[in-house]
Amino acid sequence: MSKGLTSRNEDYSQWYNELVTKADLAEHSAVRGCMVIKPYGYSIWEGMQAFLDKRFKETGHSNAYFPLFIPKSFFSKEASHVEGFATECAVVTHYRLKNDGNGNIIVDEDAKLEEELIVRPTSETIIWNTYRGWIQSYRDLPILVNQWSNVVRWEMRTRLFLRTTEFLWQEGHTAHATKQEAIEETERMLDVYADFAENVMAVPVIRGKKTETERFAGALDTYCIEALMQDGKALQAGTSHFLGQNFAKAFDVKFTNKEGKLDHVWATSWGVSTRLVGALIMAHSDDSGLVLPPKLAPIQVVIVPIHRSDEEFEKISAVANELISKLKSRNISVKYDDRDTQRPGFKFAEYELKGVPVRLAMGGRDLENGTIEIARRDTREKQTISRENLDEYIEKLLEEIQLSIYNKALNFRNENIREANCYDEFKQILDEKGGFIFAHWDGTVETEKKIKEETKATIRCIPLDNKQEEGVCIVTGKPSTQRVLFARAY
RNA sequence: CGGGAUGUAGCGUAGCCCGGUAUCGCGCCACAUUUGGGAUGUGGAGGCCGCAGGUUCGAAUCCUGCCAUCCCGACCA
Repeated sequence: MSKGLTSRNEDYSQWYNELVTKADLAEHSAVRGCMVIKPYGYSIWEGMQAFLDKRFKETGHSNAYFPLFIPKSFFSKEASHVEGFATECAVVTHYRLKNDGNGNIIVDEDAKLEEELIVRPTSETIIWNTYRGWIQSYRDLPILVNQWSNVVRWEMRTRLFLRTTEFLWQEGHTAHATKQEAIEETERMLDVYADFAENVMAVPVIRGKKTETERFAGALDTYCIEALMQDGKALQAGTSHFLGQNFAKAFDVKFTNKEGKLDHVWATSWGVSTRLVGALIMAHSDDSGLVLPPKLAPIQVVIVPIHRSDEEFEKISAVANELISKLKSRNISVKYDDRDTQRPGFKFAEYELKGVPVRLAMGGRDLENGTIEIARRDTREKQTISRENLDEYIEKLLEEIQLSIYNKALNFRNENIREANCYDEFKQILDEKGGFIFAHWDGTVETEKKIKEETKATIRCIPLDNKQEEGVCIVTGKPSTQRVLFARAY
């Protein structure tokens, strides 16, 4: 364990990279752009999966699994979809290797595939090709399926968790008899994501719709949740797409409706990825390391014994073990760090780096006084308290920490939403403060593009509950009926 | 994919210009003393100098190619 972390003020990017590796979440692999997710990082993802999977099932969905490979021809069937993904696809062209006689293993050119296979960047095409066989009547609908999988997108520039060539995610793909039902599903799942982000990850988000430019390739509407990171940049944390009948038409998926007429099926898709781990890190952590919300912390409580003799250690352990069983019966995950290979100070620093929400330390003094030292990671407050009803106290404290982390992020987010009434003010806010900016926009692709080129800011979304107000576009001066949300983003 | 930088022990580095198989710190191992915020001492182990070629009697060092990482751009739901 190395000392010291670059501070956020010094270099936010470097702070993030160091934190991910030093807290043992992930590391770069031998393959360009691909990461190894280490056990501690993976357990955070598992925690996210558990919460989301439960919510998906509560909202009527079932898990299934579709192939990693997609025949190339499937991609050409939905025009805007292929356009959106064509430039970042990994392609399998051969299925065999051979020895070239000089001891080198080479691709066997005789084993060329008739049709190339695309490593899925997303699964709409293979899934809708499959759904054709599943749907004949309105009685077969809706289909509410989710898949947990890996996907590959050949990105030019990658960053651990935030953008990797291969990443883990879930993708929901649903089929419906009516437009209305599909739109309701799209919005329902956006709410699931928003609720998860705020109540589990403790990250406040803004729900909205993407503009035409930022929309998913093949969607009629893309809904999203947008979060704000500590450096003032926005991060798209989840998307839910209303796909209309685009994929049903492309893959000829029709059904007979109640009136006996043939119609194309309505679709949605929605997903979140391991990028959420990156969001979690960037939203809460500080210069001492990770700050994890209790609901996602792999270890919620750590107990560090401090002893001068074996006898003292035995006594401390007896008290600790009793506490551990009480905490476990309250479903609190607890680790007793009885390693005698590291000193207490080392352990304190290590658990701070790893973001364990509550740390307990018990030594000879506490043993005599019936006390224990309790330290919370988020505020770094430390106090010595009585051990009476400690399990109950800790349970409440964990809830308080969860809430407190959320409120801190919420305050930060709210303090960093500003309104700009002219282009100069807009640019000034971007350069001096960052954050979200509400500004009037004339609704054209040209203006959106111009702003992006000149300032690197994009329209993150048009918030769902957006206030309607008369105004003029900050760039063209044309009339506008509402402000939209801009930011520089990851 | 374009511009820039970097790659030497697990990590961080010196050496490179001016060729002679490698410096220091942290970490690691052993023992002792320690243990309420990243311990101290003594001894020890650890290196295909990113990879592959080339030049040379000899390459970490010079040349070519490749790979990876970081920064800036382009790209990106």
